[in-house]
Amino acid sequence: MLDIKFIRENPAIVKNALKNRNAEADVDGLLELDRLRRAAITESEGLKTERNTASKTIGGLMKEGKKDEAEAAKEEVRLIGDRIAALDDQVRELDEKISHIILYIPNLPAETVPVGASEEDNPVLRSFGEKKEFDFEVKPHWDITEELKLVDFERGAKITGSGFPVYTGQGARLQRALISYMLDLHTTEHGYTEVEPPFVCNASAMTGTGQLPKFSEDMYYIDTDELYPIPTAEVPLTNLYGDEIIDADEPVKLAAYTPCFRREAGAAGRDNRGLLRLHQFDKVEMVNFVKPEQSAAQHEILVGEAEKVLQLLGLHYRVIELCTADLGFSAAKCYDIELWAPGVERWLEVSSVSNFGDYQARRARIRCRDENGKAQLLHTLNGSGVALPRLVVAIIENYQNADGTVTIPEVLRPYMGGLEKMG
RNA sequence: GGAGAGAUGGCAGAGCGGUUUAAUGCGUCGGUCUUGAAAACCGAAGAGGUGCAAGCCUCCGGGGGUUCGAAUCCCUCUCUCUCCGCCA
Repeated sequence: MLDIKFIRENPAIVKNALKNRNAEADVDGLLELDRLRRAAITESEGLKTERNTASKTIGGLMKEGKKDEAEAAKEEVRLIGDRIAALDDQVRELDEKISHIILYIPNLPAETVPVGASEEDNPVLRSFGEKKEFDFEVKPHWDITEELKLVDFERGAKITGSGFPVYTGQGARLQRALISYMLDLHTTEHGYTEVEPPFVCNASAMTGTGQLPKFSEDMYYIDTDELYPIPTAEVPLTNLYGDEIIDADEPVKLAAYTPCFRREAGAAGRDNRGLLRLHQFDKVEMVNFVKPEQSAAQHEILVGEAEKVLQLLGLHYRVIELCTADLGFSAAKCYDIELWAPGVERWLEVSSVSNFGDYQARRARIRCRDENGKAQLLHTLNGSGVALPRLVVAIIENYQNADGTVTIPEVLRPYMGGLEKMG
């Protein structure tokens, strides 16, 4: 969330940022509640000072045996106590109202983020490789996965529902190979610590990273135990250090493989053929905790680490920057990496690399020490490194052969038992 | 799931209704001494809120209650440990 002090001092900046994001929030109402809250606190604290002094006096009178005087004083202090209780109730109510507004206000876009009206305005920053030429008719991945029995969509729908594919045979092996390949790359080449977190989180963690309260409809929920299956490893990894002051003199870098669960409410029928949009998918995620002054530079490093995964696989991709209108709720700045898939003839988003500034750190209370040893909010970043299904789509479609087989990229072969082709 | 015991500052560990502004030890940082270091001695040091500031308020796992006053008493939740049960 945003710093209430910042909002108080820069309401115009906040309102303009909301406008650029096509978002709305009652900033003036928030500031009025903030004013009332501080007035109530000031009054309550003054009374508490009185009460503390009076209580000490009563203690003294009791010791000296002046019972009558003590009783008279007690009566007086009781009245002060009643007023304090009323004021503190007021503060609590105001806190709730303030939270209700401020938790729904998205992060401010960084100054470098291009202002835009829709995803049409996302600039392409760079690309790697080029579109492969084929001397035969390329097939979309759903034909290939069926012919080679790599994915069984029908049976997944039978046992769970649509959007829950079953990977089989070499298809299942490929999932495992990709996970191992990516985690090995990040841990050995990029300095990451591998983590295997829980795949469900509580409401507090979900609020810390910004999924709650606004996006509860996008998540699955286990009512009996009040737990949410994670939509991304960002949630458990980032919240790992919630309520802590950690040493971030060097960036703390965590990488994890987890399945991800998304209801994709409102997305029915969109982009959902084959492996393009699923309710459950696998992903390797990278999360960084850095000192504030390092986050902009670390963001560039992080996107490079995600790109490395694709470069070694020999896949054609491009990096775009999200404009203000397309930026995620908690992000201050975000790059998307898109892979070219010749079968479906589309660019597929496989990684979203975001700098959250101190937005998540403030919600989750994650801090580090500044140069003077004082506690300060740190910055969080994360990036997919990368999401599997669309990566699988790109691999299968780009490496398909005229005879119906799929060549396995060389870096994956050690993870596939030396296999060179699927099919 | 059942029974019991716990949760206090970076760590260990006192305190169990009013000089606790949370003792003491270890660790950390600064200083004295020293060629340098160690030892010894002296000193400093938490987080959040509020206020222009001085300062004040809050925080002893979370929440609620009793009281003039709660780390301390009561209720409740969470977590940890021990034993039992069940079980990949």
